[in-house]
Amino acid sequence: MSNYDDSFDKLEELSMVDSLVQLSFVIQNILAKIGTQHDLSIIQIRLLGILRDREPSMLQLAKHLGLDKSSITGLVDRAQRRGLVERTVSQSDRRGFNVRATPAGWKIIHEVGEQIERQITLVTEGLTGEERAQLIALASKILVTTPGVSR
Amino acid sequence: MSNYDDSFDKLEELSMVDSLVQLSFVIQNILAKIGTQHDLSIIQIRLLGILRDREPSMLQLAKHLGLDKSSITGLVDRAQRRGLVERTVSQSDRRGFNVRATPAGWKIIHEVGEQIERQITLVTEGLTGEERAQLIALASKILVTTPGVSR
DNA sequence: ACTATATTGTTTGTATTACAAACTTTTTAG
DNA sequence: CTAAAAAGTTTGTAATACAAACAATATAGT
Repeated sequence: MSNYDDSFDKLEELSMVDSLVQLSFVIQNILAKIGTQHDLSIIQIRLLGILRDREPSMLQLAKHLGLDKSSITGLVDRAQRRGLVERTVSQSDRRGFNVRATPAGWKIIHEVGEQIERQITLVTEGLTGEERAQLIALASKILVTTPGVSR
Repeated sequence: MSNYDDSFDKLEELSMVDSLVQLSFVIQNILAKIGTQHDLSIIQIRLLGILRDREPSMLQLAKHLGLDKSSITGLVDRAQRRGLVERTVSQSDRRGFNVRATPAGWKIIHEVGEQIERQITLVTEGLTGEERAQLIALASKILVTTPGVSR
């Protein structure tokens, strides 16, 4: 009877599958909506999120994002065209680039981050402090025991 | 310091935002991977999921999925071309169709559903029965207080 | 040093997804 | 009975994603 659907009719007696799947859609929709406000897709948000504390090569980006390397070219191209990231030539390997956020990229990911923070907080507003702590603990427990998500 | 990234480095001290965002990516990756095995995208899984207990019109589908009606045409077209769904003319409104799963569609969504069930169960395997119940309760609490996700 | 192989990233071609605006057909309202 | 609304489709555009082929550089083996 599970739904694989973020429709919000009849929430009675959710199974583990339903509750997690629907919750994931709620979160993803938050990310998508905030992204839209900044003309960013979820994948672009993830790209910028990675670049907050790294300057990875194209290949490392591909691994981080779980995409083929050929997908990264266009992703970075578009972000670069918008002035959000830049390629810097690697001095150790003249084939490769490192990708890093520009100041404009930093600015936008900072804003997006704050909005995500606010929206997620809003969504969990109905929980008590204890419940929130429980949720973090449970999610973390799942995450640590979950083998690498991006392959 | 949150990541908006499903990379699995340093899980120490996750915030609410991080834990929920990363958890959502874990779930979405499960859906995507299982979909890939059946040559289905997440949106196609959702389409078939909806059709398990409904025969909506194109417009109702658009609302359920949170997409523009023009996006539904192609989505249904492709599923129909694969023999997974069919359009049935509405007798009440000669402009409209109802979309329903074919036996092949039922079969595939059933299989996909079982796999999703198994994978999600696997991911929550580290939790005790009580923790599982807690997680369902917490997710449900969030879901009921979250206003319509698909507009 | 030199050749063979591997690696990094781009290009090309294809398919899906998604939207917006314009359009067709049918329905409903006045 | 005509004007407006509604249901879907079409058209055009863009982003996303992959796979295979390719260019340039790096590395290994001899």
